[in-house]
Amino acid sequence: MPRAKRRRKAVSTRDHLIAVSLALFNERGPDRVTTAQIAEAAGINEGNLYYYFKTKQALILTIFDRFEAAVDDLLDRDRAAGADPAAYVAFLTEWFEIVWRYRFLYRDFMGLIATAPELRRRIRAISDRIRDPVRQLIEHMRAAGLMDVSDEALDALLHNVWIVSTYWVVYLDVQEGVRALKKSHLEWGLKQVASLFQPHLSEPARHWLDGQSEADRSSV
Amino acid sequence: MPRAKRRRKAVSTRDHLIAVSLALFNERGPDRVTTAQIAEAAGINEGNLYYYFKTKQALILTIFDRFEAAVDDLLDRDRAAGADPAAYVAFLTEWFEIVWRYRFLYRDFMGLIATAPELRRRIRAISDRIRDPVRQLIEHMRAAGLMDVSDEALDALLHNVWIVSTYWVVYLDVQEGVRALKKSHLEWGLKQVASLFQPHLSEPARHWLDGQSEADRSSV
DNA sequence: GTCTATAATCAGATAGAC
DNA sequence: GTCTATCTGATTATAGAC
Repeated sequence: MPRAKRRRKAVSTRDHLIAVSLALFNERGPDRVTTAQIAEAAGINEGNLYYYFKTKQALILTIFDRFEAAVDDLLDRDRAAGADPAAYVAFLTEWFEIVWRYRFLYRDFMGLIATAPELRRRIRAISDRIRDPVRQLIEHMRAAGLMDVSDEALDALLHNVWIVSTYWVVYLDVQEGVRALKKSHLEWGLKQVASLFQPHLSEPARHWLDGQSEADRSSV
Repeated sequence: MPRAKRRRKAVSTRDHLIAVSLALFNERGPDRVTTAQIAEAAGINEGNLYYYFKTKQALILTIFDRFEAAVDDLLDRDRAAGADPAAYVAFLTEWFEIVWRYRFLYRDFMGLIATAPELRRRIRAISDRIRDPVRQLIEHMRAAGLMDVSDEALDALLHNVWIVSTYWVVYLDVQEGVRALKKSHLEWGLKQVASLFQPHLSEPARHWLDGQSEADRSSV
């Protein structure tokens, strides 16, 4: 079946281009990666790249679609998981991994929306949808007597959770020159976010969280 | 005295170029601003721009020098002020204003160090120097019984203070589409950082801080 | 699907007259 | 100091053979 073979090859080259582009964009930013460099890294000819993506922007938008799909998937699974704090740690961990995998989107955001303005709307929609379960978790914990925060403090806390959980990745990348996300980095990020919650926790919740981090350490 | 006049004009054109470039860089990022656009916005010819700055990078580095000088000045004055909490609010306010004024440096950091690698070292040195007085303030407050944090929590707190106080500007710029820094934005950023401290404060310190923010409000 | 060759554009930078 | 004219190089994108 030559038809099936042809099609499989096509998908494969396309996916390979996406993977190679993503790696290069994360490394240097989309503006500092040329189509010639992408083609070379992918082992194909530059002209051939334009067979798969009519423009460079189409390639970037395709990568953004995948980012969006990864978030959709995460949120779908989270809706099933409910407000269990353990599930929330897993949720945040996966969010961190997604942000890291597509970190150029946050790091080079300004340049991206300059040529693709609709990205501003789309990335803000994603931000809002991620924020929701976090707010819900806090409200659940508060209702269960595990957390003590005023409405005002809750609002500030949510903003800070968002800033830290998004930009710690950029911070590692840009300020610390981290090139590969190791487990220790993820743990560091989670610890930073946990430390935002910690002073607001009641005694039982604090004990539970301490138990969690010890379990994490022993499972390394 | 034609000589003095000539010299005054030269400085003025140069300063004007710097001011115009900074505005454009903050608006769109240095990569998306051409030397032609800078010259046009400054009302001079493109060729003339190269009389003042041999390369575009020299222009960027000159702006960075000014950023560094502004931080030096802030730190010099802080050393005189000591560990008074009121002085610390003033310190942080001015730091926020500086970060806002040169926000493209943090927002487009990756692109900048790609063409000027020494900037990574220099911006990290600045970060470290800003971090010092913050740590000292917290340690003073702890010694005075105004704050209750373990060594471990203090470390995490310092990192979060750094992340929030650096990236709240990018957050406003990128996520909220804020184009001009108003007093309300500065207050918002300060409130976000204050909310990192708040849950660690002892009762007397909390009362003092509440008094401060009310004083701020009534002085608007 | 993949390649070669090339068009079209545009940015950064220089030379030299005024 | 400031301008006009121009060059060089890089980058996105297309046409068309294989």
